[in-house]
Amino acid sequence: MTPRQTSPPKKICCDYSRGLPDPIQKDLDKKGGMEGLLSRIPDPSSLHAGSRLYQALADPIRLTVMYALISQPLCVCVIKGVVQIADSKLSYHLNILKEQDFISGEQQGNWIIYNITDRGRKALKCAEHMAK
Amino acid sequence: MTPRQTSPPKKICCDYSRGLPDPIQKDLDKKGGMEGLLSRIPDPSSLHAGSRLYQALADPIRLTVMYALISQPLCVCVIKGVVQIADSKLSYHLNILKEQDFISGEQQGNWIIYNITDRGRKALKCAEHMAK
DNA sequence: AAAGAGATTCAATAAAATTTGAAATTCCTT
DNA sequence: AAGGAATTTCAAATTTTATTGAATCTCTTT
Repeated sequence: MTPRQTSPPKKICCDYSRGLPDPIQKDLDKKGGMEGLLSRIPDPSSLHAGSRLYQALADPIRLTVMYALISQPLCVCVIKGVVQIADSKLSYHLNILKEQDFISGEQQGNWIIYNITDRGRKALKCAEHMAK
Repeated sequence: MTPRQTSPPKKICCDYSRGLPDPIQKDLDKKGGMEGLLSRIPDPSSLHAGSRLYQALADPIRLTVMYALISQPLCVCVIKGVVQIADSKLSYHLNILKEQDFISGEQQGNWIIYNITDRGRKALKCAEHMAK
């Protein structure tokens, strides 16, 4: 990934000739200036990955599936009974959760049994914690 | 209307005449059947609210802003220096974070100083925890 | 009260995610 | 090997979100 550049003292933000609000400027200086600030922000690829994780959770249908699976492993047909949507639509959502490793699916005879993963469990815990 | 047939077994999901996979069915029965399963899932409005929370976090720019603000309160002009995008675009993203109470903004003279909220802090903690 | 800095709002456009319905796939049963 | 059940895949249509640039707003300074 491309490292953040800091070499040229290019005018990164607003007009410094007048300065920033005093407390902001002081705080910034104390913590290594703009450079220090940037160094404490995760790199773009982590942030991108993180946003994908959240994106996968950002849908009521998908959260419903997760909450159903936290009770017990379920075949698609029962999940469908819970969310009441078309097969292909459900499949689409299951796949998004699977891609981010929130659930896993295993074929067993005629059925595919879905299970919540450790990461899935953590995600729901976070949800409760954050919502408060 | 089609006339009602004898005792419609309310076919909630797949063909119950053949049954579900045995372990699934047993587990389901033990935990109060479909009814029990549904009762353990949060109501639609909570799930919708939850998905909005996640949606707000599902963007690298917005995560960048959150990580910048966890260092210290910042005016828009410094945040802009960090994310390097147009004013109006930044404003759009700040507003989404504010709507979900991940950040708060307060006018101080010519500037608006943004701050991360408790919920914002929690959200970033969750991110780290989940990512592992 | 005019001018200028710092930010937001708005409407149009572009991009990404979701929904739909039909077709395909896999595994089981006869 | 034919038929059927459970589930996924695919491409097109729809909806939602994000981006852009111009206009607007607020506060400060002169």
